[in-house]
Amino acid sequence: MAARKPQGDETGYSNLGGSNATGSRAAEPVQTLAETVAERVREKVISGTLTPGSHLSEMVLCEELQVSRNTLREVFRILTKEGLLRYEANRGVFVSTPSMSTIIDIYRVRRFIECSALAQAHPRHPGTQRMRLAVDDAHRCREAGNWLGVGSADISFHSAIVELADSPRLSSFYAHISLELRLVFGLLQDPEFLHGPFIDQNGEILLELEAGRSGAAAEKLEAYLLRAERFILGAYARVAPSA
Amino acid sequence: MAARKPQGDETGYSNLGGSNATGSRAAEPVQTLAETVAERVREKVISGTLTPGSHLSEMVLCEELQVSRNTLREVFRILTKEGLLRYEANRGVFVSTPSMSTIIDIYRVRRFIECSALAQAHPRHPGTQRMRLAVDDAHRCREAGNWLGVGSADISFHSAIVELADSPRLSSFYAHISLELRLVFGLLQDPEFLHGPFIDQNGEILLELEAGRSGAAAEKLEAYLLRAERFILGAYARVAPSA
DNA sequence: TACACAAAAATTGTTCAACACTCTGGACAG
DNA sequence: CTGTCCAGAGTGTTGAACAATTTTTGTGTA
Repeated sequence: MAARKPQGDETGYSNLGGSNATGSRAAEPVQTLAETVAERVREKVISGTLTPGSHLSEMVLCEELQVSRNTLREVFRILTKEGLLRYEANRGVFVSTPSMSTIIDIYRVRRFIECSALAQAHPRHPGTQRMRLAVDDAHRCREAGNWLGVGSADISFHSAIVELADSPRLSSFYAHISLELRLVFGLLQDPEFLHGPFIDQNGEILLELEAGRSGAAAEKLEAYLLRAERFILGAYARVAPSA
Repeated sequence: MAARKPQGDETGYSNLGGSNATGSRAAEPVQTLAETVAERVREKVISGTLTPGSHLSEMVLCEELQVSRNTLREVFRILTKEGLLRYEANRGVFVSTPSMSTIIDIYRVRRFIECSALAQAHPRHPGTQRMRLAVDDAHRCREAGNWLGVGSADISFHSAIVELADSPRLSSFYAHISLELRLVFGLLQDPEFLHGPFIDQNGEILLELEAGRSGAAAEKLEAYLLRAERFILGAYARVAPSA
């Protein structure tokens, strides 16, 4: 019974674990059931369907996702390592709730990594094209009023910045950070208010880089990130004044 | 039957997953069986008992470690995320084999992170004390001919550098990188030859920092890392000329 | 009513046995 | 020599079971 799922959608999420060392055979698109389900739960978490802090009962989710308890625990393991879920011994898993210090740390890491990557970047690096794509995409989404799309484009712009450093491990780490940031965004309402003011600044940064002034670009990026941090912290304080 | 193990040794390894967000109750030292076993397997891997590239059969390891298959799979999941093991769909897990590009990427990340952290460090930061401790420890171990201890002290010195940045996420990421580096060290023989030349350079870097010249310290660190990379790559080429 | 303590229920941690699916290697026909 | 088929081995997933722990409930006492 319970035949294997037809293995529908692929993740599009690069295999985080790093160290794809041998490289002998191409990374196969074969996905295990646990990974597929993890993808679904991840969506639920960052979309806000599963609210931060709430308890995830094993039995309930088994029923809901139509998988066995063992498989579900593998899913929990995956998402816990990604920082989206949190274990408490003998009490189960909870959706992790970003705190102020989480946000502060995320932006500290972002300034640390993105600014250095940008400062030492070569203007003709392929990552630049990906930055250009992201900026254009963001503008298109803004025209269409698709603010979730704007958010995705923003994240992909900054991921492209990190890729300027040409380090798979750094990029994979930054993917983690982005994921946590998405959790924060999910906690905050009003994506237009969140992402709207920052689209044009991305464009300016890119212009500086394309003109070969990577130093100036890095400075603008740092200012951008400091402003964004204050912005997010303010919005957070309004939503969860206690924490 | 199969009574629960008395849960003997604790890891001492900080909980990597990041995002210990709520912080409501103190992080309990309670360790799940899987984590305990993971610790043991991790030791086997970085000590070289399990040689890189070798296949880990589930049944064999179940027998050897006296745990069930499900628990062992959780262990595999943990160590895969850490980069020590590698999955191949329907073929099982293998000890991941660091390649040249792995080493290059590790050192790229190290230069990227450590140098920035050091450059913007405050000399009175508590991390400085931990650096001092590590340097002294390394000297003690060298006197005693304990070269494995020297290696540990070296890693702890550089971890302390990263902690200067005051970012839990960055430190946890660096712990991953260190782990992979240990794997490389395990592949290479002759730890005296590996670590011996670098003890004094750590001391010099620390001296610069303590004197308030963090810029000079960062420069020395970068030179150190470039030299170490060439050194490691050379040793690697001698051990595995094919890859 | 308020509080401490013990029994019961619910939930998680771990194991086991079974079966489906995939990969590998060899036998065999052409 | 090449391609196909088949059995064996190993992984992927499931459902049920029991142990350990937490949470809830119930009870008696001041």
